Amino acid sequence: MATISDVAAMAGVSTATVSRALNGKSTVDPELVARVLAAAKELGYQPNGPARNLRRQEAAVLALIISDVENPFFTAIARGVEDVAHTVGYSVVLCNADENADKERRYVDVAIQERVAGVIMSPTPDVRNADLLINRNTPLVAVDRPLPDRLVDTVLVDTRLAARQATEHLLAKGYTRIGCVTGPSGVRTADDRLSGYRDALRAAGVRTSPRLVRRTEFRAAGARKAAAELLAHSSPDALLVANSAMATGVLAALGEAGRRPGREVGVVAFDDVAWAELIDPPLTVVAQPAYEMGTVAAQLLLARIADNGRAATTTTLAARLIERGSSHRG
Amino acid sequence: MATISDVAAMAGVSTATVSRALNGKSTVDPELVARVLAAAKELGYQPNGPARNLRRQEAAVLALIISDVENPFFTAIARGVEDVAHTVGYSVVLCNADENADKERRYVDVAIQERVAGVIMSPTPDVRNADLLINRNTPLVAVDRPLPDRLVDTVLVDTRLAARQATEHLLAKGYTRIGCVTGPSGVRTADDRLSGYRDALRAAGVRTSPRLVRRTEFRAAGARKAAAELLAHSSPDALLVANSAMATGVLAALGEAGRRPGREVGVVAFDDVAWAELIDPPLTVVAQPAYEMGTVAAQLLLARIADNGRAATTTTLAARLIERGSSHRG
DNA sequence: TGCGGTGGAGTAATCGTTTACTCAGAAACT
DNA sequence: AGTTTCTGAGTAAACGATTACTCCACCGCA
Repeated sequence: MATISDVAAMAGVSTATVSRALNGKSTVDPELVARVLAAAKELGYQPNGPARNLRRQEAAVLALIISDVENPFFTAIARGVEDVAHTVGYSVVLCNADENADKERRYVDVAIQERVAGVIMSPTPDVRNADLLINRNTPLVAVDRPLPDRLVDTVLVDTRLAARQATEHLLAKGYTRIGCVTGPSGVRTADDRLSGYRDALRAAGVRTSPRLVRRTEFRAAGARKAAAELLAHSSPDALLVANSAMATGVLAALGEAGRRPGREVGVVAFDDVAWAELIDPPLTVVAQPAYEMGTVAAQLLLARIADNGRAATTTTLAARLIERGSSHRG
Repeated sequence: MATISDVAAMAGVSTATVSRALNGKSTVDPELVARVLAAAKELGYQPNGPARNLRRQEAAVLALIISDVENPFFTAIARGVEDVAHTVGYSVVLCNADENADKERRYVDVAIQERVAGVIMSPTPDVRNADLLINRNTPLVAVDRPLPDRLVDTVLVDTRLAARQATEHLLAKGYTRIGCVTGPSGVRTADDRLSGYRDALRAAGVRTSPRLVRRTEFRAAGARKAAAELLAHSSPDALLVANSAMATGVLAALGEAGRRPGREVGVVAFDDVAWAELIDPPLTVVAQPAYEMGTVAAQLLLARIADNGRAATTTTLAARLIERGSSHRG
């Protein structure tokens, strides 16, 4: 593979001049620039990234470590990050931690070893992984979930309030025995959604009961089983569901139990998905501004890369309830 | 950040010994190994990836360039690739080319510059990007779509046959004016699905008509418009839809036109998705073995990294028709 | 005791860039 | 003209690992 020396030899200049011509850092005789460019093209020269990064002590690459590539919420974040990063010449590598602290650890190690310019992550409950980055002063932004007691730029959705509003909406529509299917304990979004749900019930003077709450991983299978149990033993008349994958499980369980969403059991789920309007009745959802979370996170990260001394900020975005048929008795 | 020299100094040995102790390439006195390990841990030493890659002339990283992160088909492939790569110590970086030759080009450049060990890609119609890799002998596997006239390992689904069988299924169920909504011309999977559709009609002696075919990007919006037009002007009694994003658009158009899937307009779509069973009637789909495509592609790539001289192979996997209510008149 | 062989550790070259430093020549002064 | 300033290009020293090569000490054998 052609190196900078090959280009220099072909253009009849020094490697320093090639480097300067290609990077435009300092002025070079236009005549020489032309010769260098011609030689580089002729040889199909591509700079050696590792060598460049070794010398520069930084790569124009951001790492984005997300919890689940198969969750549309996180892929939308990824798009937001990419779109911003690309406009300023950074590449984004997407790493799928799969809600698994070991995989997350592995990707954090890769990010450190490859000396990426910065990291955006939706952290697992195991804070030690993020601490690895924090201790090295690697620019870091937490997205979707905060890092407790760590001074780190953070982009969140006010998911507790959103859960409260969703629950209040169900109460307003006349549902009284409202259940909640949320994610694992320790995952902040799961905890917050449960808190918001309880906030609404308490404010309305409705007794909350642990028998109406189920916690499981953020996937369809667990949610299906959880919903089936709730339906069998606790006769809820509505369910608040913490994400879209879980929603498919819950809806499947309703179908099996022969219970119609909306009319018989109200359903509100987090995350607006393409199919929400296709089912009958259409699914009422809490739409999170995922793409925007990605763009904001990327901007924060770029700002921190430019100035690691700036104070850490927390940006909280609002979610939006989209009322559809699954939460109406009519 | 701690370097290998720091570790060497603390352990009282040379950098060579540290390297050997850490990589286990050659035998080192267990006593020294212990000292080195202790020092490395104490200093939180993480090897400098760029320096290592520069010297080794290769990184233990695979690049996976996919057409659309928001398409579950591709994220399932990504999981397959990751699962295989991780078992042998490779990391996978996921790049979203977004069906866009420019973005693809950009990621190909990054892959070349970072000297990744190999690349798996679902190529856009612009073959020049893949040629960049081929010309440099970068190990490469094409997935989902072939690279015409290039000797490259390839993993495909027999999508033409699958489209034919799906169409035959619709014919067998008594639908006669079958339309097709497929992807852009030049994208092989889109072309093949159209060909399979025509194969089935011809074999059944049904006249094919361009008025029953629409081509658009592989997304919901275009498909929705296309389906609306077909319904308004060509009165199809069934539709074959080339992927799941398009299926949401088609189903929305059917809803707007007040036409019920199955009973009035039969629908078969490519890709089995979680919500296929939730809609009414449930969606008949062509399930592609996406995860398996990913595992096979990763295995081929690893084999080629180990021996770049091996002959190129093409693996074709079968898709499976899953009959549900949307293709039954009853 | 002397000698070849061997295992294990250190020395230093190397990978391909970027960039601090140097230097020659031209331009702009006095 | 002589001196200073400036511009632009070349020289060579990093960056931090891996590894070919060297060397020392020790072992076994005659």
